[in-house]
Amino acid sequence: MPKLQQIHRMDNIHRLFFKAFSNQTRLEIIQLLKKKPLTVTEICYKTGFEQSRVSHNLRCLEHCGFVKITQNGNSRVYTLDEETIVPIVNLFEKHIQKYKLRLENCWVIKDV
Amino acid sequence: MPKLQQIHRMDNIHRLFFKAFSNQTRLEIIQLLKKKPLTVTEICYKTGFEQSRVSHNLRCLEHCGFVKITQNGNSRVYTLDEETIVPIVNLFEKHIQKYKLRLENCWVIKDV
DNA sequence: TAGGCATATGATAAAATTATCATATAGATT
DNA sequence: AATCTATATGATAATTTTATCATATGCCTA
Repeated sequence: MPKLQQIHRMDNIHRLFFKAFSNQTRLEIIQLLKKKPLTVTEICYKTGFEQSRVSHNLRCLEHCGFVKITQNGNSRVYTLDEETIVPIVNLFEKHIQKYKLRLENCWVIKDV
Repeated sequence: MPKLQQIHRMDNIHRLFFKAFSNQTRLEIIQLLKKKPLTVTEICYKTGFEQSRVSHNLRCLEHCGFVKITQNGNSRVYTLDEETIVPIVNLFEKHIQKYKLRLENCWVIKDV
């Protein structure tokens, strides 16, 4: 018998995809890749983040389908899947403009 | 070298809004409120979550502008801001359908 | 095939998030 | 006012997430 799973239109999987966006490292990487594809080394240089930190987080982004990898010599070029990411981010824009100030009182914030 | 801070169209504020979605308690509450407005007690009953857990998380959702409160007697009715939330979630749908399986190999997942 | 880059991976320490417990506040009812 | 019900809040424990360190793997060129 297969594991019964309730069908929610919006289930836990959603949470995991949102989580991919909710972390500073990954979000900065996404920002950079919005401009153009980059190798791991380039991302490290531009962000100042350590290499393994970048690699670990890229792996997550790849599993989530947010980035695609192509090999180029001995380096790997990461490309953003713009088709899905950009619209999601843009949708947030509108909401954010409106509520950004109230966010200051939200307990999930520690650093703004 | 001075730490130059670039102006990004997509900054840390985004991360915080995404974070509001990336937690199970809040996501379940959002799911419920998609159907109809509810009081804290009703949310507790339907989810099985403890009252203070629900209240704390509702506060976060309120600061983020995801829900609105109206007083009714001595209880408070929480209503989802459908105009912003529903489109965001729907946008995720499409992406999720496509990549859900790959997510199983992602290290941010502990529970699926 | 040896050595040098580039990237990936695993284990664990460090940090951040979340739930819980105890208690406080607010409105309603007697 | 006393008390009941509903909700909120603060402090802290528990859990989860994240970064770091050490090391491994893979591709290239001499």
